Formats: sequence, structure tokens, C-alpha cells
Amino acid sequence: MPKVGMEPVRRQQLIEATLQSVAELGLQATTINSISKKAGMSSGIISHYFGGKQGLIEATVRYLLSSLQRSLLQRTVQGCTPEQRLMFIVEANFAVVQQQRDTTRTWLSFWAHSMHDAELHRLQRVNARRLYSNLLYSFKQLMAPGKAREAAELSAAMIDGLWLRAVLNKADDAQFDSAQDLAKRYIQSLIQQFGV
Amino acid sequence: MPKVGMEPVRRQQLIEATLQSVAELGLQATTINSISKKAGMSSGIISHYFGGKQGLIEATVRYLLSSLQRSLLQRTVQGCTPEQRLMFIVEANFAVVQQQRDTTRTWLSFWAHSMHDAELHRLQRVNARRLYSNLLYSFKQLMAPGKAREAAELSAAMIDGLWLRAVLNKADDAQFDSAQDLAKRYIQSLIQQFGV
Amino acid sequence: MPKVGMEPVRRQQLIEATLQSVAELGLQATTINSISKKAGMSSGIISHYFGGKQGLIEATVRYLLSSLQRSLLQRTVQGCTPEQRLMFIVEANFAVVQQQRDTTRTWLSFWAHSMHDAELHRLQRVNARRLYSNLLYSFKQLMAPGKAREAAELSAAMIDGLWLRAVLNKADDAQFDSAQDLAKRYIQSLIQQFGV
Amino acid sequence: MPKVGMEPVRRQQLIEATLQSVAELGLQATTINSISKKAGMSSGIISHYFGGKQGLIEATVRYLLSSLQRSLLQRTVQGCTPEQRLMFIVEANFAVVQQQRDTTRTWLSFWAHSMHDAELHRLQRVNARRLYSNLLYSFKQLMAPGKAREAAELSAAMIDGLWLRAVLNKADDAQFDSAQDLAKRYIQSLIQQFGV
DNA sequence: AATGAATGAGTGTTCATTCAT
DNA sequence: CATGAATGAACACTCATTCAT
Repeated sequence: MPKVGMEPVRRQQLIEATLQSVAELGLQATTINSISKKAGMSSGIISHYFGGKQGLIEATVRYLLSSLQRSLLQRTVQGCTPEQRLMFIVEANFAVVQQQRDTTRTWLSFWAHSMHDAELHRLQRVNARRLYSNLLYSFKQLMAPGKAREAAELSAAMIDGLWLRAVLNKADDAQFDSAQDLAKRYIQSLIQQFGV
Repeated sequence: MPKVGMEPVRRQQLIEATLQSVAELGLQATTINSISKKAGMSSGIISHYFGGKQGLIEATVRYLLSSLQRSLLQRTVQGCTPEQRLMFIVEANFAVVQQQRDTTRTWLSFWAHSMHDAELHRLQRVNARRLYSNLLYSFKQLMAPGKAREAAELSAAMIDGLWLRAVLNKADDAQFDSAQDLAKRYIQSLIQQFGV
Repeated sequence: MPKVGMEPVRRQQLIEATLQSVAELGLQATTINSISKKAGMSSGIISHYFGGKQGLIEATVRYLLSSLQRSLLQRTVQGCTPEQRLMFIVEANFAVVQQQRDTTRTWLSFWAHSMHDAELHRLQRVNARRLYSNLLYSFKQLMAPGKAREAAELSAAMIDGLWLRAVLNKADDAQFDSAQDLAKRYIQSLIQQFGV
Repeated sequence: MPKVGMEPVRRQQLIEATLQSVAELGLQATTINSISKKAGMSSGIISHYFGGKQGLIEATVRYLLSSLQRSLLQRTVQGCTPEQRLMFIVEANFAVVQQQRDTTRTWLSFWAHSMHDAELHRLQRVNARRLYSNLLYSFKQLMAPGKAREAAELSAAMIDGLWLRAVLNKADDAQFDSAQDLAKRYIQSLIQQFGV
């Protein structure tokens, strides 16, 4: 039944099935069949829409990245202070987790794989720089440029480090909240230390 | 050619071939053939010595863990100050990297896989707790217990975060040194902040 | 080339290739490749249709059993005497052989393997009991129940014994016919001896 | 420690380990390792003494055959009647079973394999003919030669058939005894029927 | 004489991809 | 558009054999 306009729907369904499968089984054990079965479609459709497994994986990572971006933009409405905006950045980075419990593991799988996949590595660098840029932009409004750069770098590492340790320890929601709090308090201490 | 006393040699050769293969190809693409070819041995020998691929992977992670431990013990000779010891902990965690350039990517592959492998997850938790414990032990000599616990948690996250970002960005030696410096300076700032 | 309705055809083709391969090479030397090559298909299709080699072997035994059953039902049309029916039972058991020359060896391979395979053992018992039941049913119409049971047991053993010795000696058609005659005459002598 | 005269001992130990392994695991799953482990020796010794797995298997079958022969000779002391001797033949054929419970399954494995192994097939034919000859020799003393041949053939088939059905049904000792009784009574009925 | 380390061809199975329908 | 049957290379693993000791 050839319906028009089904493409974006099908693509999104497949991306979400991929997220689920990678979270459940890991990237290694995720197959074109485990995905298509979860999506309730045939295996052939993956090649049809994404050119192959690789393409679907990359599209899924791009979707995760844009989710993170949207998550941040939703929060940073106009008129918030630089300090508020920094807190929102932290929240956005941890929120991706809480929206979809499973998604966290998925990130780690993708980043590990990015070491051996050029396109994924490119996406990972975009993501790492975006976090740094977002932090830098706000820190610059609060301190000297040199200090701001160091603050941004340290904050980015602290956010990633807390997040990594939480994921690897299969932390529950409370532990994720606690990690998020530590990150926020760390940023506030940086502002106090370096701030004008 | 049955020589006696070859077992430890062969095991070590296979572990090193595994490290190389995972660094080069990733854990996903590392096969029993890619390892045995690198080791200059037949594929059957892996099952003979490690019972299978899984056993070799786990032995390799255990070897990495003991390397890290040895790296720390070499540094923390008797009579060093708590502050010195903290610097050594940082150095040990970054040094594993520099001894064997390839090893870094390997860690990430293993930890990502640990989300879906019980034994690897156990080893990862041992590692995460060991870093925390080592840090806590030294911080406790410099500040109140409550503050020490927070400092240990934050330092552990900062070390892991800086390390993760360096690895993912395929950082060169200079960038790793810079990350190591940032970690050290962060710990010093914690001592100044929380110290008695 | 996904044609619909191919499944039963493919399954039958694979079962027949299995019969051929086991007859030629034995169950031990029959591999997924020897079967798929004979069937003119790829090796992957066996897992696709039967879940694995084990599944195909079991399906093949079930097919042999149903062939035997069908062979008997074809003969025992209504209105035949008990004595005629007993002759038909003998014929059916020897006929499976003659329809497909190779099939005989196959039976023996399967039964030998049934000692170490639960499902095959179950199928073997079904087969052994069926022969006994079929014989008993007819003997009961000709003699006292106690005598009928003994006659059925002896006849079953005689049929299997003659068949086994013929198979193991790689008997030709004439020798199989001779064995069949002996079996028939033995049953007739039982009727004379025990019959009312 | 090179002891002289160890060869026959080692050979016998390996043959007995083979019998055990085939009974336990089947011929298919019996490996050079499963045998040598059971015998408490190294795997290499099998090639050393028997030239390979194949050679050991054949030696094991030859040992079984000679056991059967010995079992018969032990019974048929001089001065027994032809009828007694026939009973002894039946007993010998069923006794191999009872001496070593496991041995029964082993026979079947070997005979099934004999369809695809020239040397084993030769041994099987020797065995089949020996049973026939032994029976014929005694029957000839009790009836006309033509009748004796038929009686021998039928008796051989009955013995093998009862034995086969007992083995395949994993019969217990009582069921084996019952099968043995049926065989004896059948032979007696043949003597009454055909005897002078 | 006896070992067992080492080999590597061969096994059953998985799975991304293709393509006729 | 969408399917899923079919492929076959690649995988981890097994195992009879070899041979230096």
C-alpha cells in the first residue's frame, strides 16, 4: 500500500528501533533483524531508506545530536542570565538520559565505535565542540577570556566525566540527579573562583 | 613444538596482540584471526589458552587493570606527601596511555562493551572504585572526611572526563599532557578550597 | 528471489538432499555444506528454514516416519483380511527401502544417533511402538490376546532383524526381497502355530 | 619412565577408554581427547599406538568381536548337546551386553558407521557370518540341511532384531533377559517345527 | 616411550546485502 | 513502495594430527 509521505515516519520509527536495540543488546549485537523486528518492518527497508546498516547507525547518532541540541534550545529562552544558561546546559546534557532511560548506554556505544568510523568521529567532534562552545559563550560573560576558556574546558570534562561514570556504573535516576547536582555546583564554584 | 614453560609467554603475546588489534580495528572488528595473525600464531591457540575469544578479552582487560595498578605502585614510593601521591595517581591514569600509544582506545572499547558483559562490568566497577579509593585515601589526609569524599568523587570524574575527551578527540601526546596538567591543577585547587 | 509459496518446496528439497547425503556419507560426515550443495542452495538456507542442522535432521526423520506410515495406509485398503494386512505391514517396512534405495542406510544412522539425542530417541520409540501396535491389532483378530502380544513382539523383532542384517550387508534388491519373504513366511507360521 | 612390556597394557587401556567414551557420548562426539582423558594418557599416544583415531576405533571393534567369540567358547565346552549349544550362542550374544552395560550402544554406533568405513564393514560381515555359521553348525545336527539354513537365518535375524529393539529402547537388564528368553524359545520352536 | 603444545582445515551458525516479486 | 527469501563471506570454535622435546 504505497502511501505518500510515509518516508519521514518510517525513518523515525527505524531510528527509534535502533536506539532501543542498541540500548538493549549493545551496538555489537544489534543487527538489521533486531532493528527491523522492533520496528515491525522488513529487513530490506533499512537498505531502502538508509543505504545499509551503517547509514542507519549514522542517522541515529545525528538524531541523538539534534535531540541534545533541541533539549538545550528549549531551555535557554531569551532573557536568562549567563549563570542560568550554564545550568541549562548541564540539564540538557543529563536530560537526554532521563527522557529515554535507555539512551545513555547508546551514546557510549556510539562514541566507542566512533574511534573506528570516520563519519561517527566527525559527529562526535561536532558534539564535543558544541558543548565547549556553549559553555564558553556563557563563561565569557562572567570572566576574562583566558579564564573562560579554562572554565569551559574543565566544565566540559567534568560533565562528561560525571556522565561517563554514571553510565558505566549503570546508575539509577537518583544517582544521575546527584551527578547533575555535582556538575552544577562545580560550575558555580568555577564562577566564584574565576568570576569578575 | 611443545616447549615447557611457554604458557606465560604465549598468553602475554596473545594479550598484547589483542591490545593492538582492538586499538587498530576496534573491539567489534577484532576477530580471533586478527589477533592470532598479529601474534604470529594459529587461531586455535586462543581456545587452547583462554578457552575462547571471550576469555582472551577478559584476560586482556585484567592485564590492563593490573598495569594501571602497577603503574601507580611504582610511583607512590614511601615517604611522599598526600599531595604528591595525588599527582602520582593522575600521572598513573594518564601514563597507561603513553606507555602504549594504542592502549587508550582499547579502554574505551572495553568499557563500552562492559555494559553488555557481566564479567567486564565487574572489572570496570573494580577499576572505578579503585580510582575513587586511591583519591579518597589521600584527600582524607588533607581535609575533613565529608569534603574528602566530594573531592574524590569530583577528581575521579574530572580525570575520567579529561581522559575521555582526549581519547575521543584522538589527542596527540601534547594534548594528553595538557589534559593531565588540567587534572593536576584541578586537584590542587580542590586542596586549596577544601583543605584544612 | 523471493517467491511466495516456496517454503514447502524448499523444505522438501532440503530433506531429500539430507537423505541423499546421509545415505552417501553417513550422518557423521554429513555437513551443512554437503546437504546444501546437493540441494543446489546456499548453506544459510538451512538455518533459515530449520533453525540449524539439528532441526533439519529431525525434520528428515519425521519425514521418513510419515513416509512409512503413508506407505502402510496406501496398502491397507478397507476389506482386507487380518492376514493380508499383516503382509502389507511387512511390505510397507521393506518398501521404504526400495522406493529410495539410499534410504535404508539413513535409517540406521539415525537410529544409532538416537541413543544420544533426546528428540531422535522419542521419534524412534514412536516408530518402534507403531510397528508393534499395527502388528498386534491384526494378530488379535486371529488369536488369543496373550498369544497375539507375543506374536507381535516376535514379528516386530524378526522384521527389524531381517532388515538390519540386510542393510548391514549392503544387500541388493533380490536379497531384500528374500528377507521380506522370510518375514512374511514367519508371520504365517505364527498364525498357524498360535491361530484359533 | 620407559617401561618395557607396557604396550599391550596401554593398548588395552585405550580400547577400554574408547568403549566407555563411545557408550557415553556416541561415536560422533567421541574425540581423541575424550578417550585419552578417560585413559589418563596424552592425546599423542593414540597416534603412537594405533596410527590415528581410525586405527583405535577399528582395534576396539576387533576387541569387541574377540570378546564375543571368547564369550561363546567359554560356554560351549565339549559334550554339550546341539540344543544346549544353540542356547549358549544366544546367551553369548546377549551376554556381551551384560558384562559391560555400556557396550551395547557402542555396537550399534560401530555398525552404523560400518556402512561408510570399509574395514569396519569387513569386520561386521565377519561377525554376521560367524553368528550364522555357529547357528547353522548346530541346526545341521538337528534337521535337514535346507531346513537348517533357514533356521539359522531366521534365528540370526531374531537374535539381532530382539537385541536391536532392546538397545534402541534403552532397555534395562530385565528387558534384556526377557528378549534373551524370547530368542531361546524361538529357537526351540524352530527345532520342534523343523527337527527330525 | 611418551608428552602435550601447536596447527589449520573444517564445522555450524550469523548476518548485511541483494533483488524478484 | 515494501517485502523477505536467498546468498555466501565471515565468524568463533573444534579436533585429528604432527613433532620437538
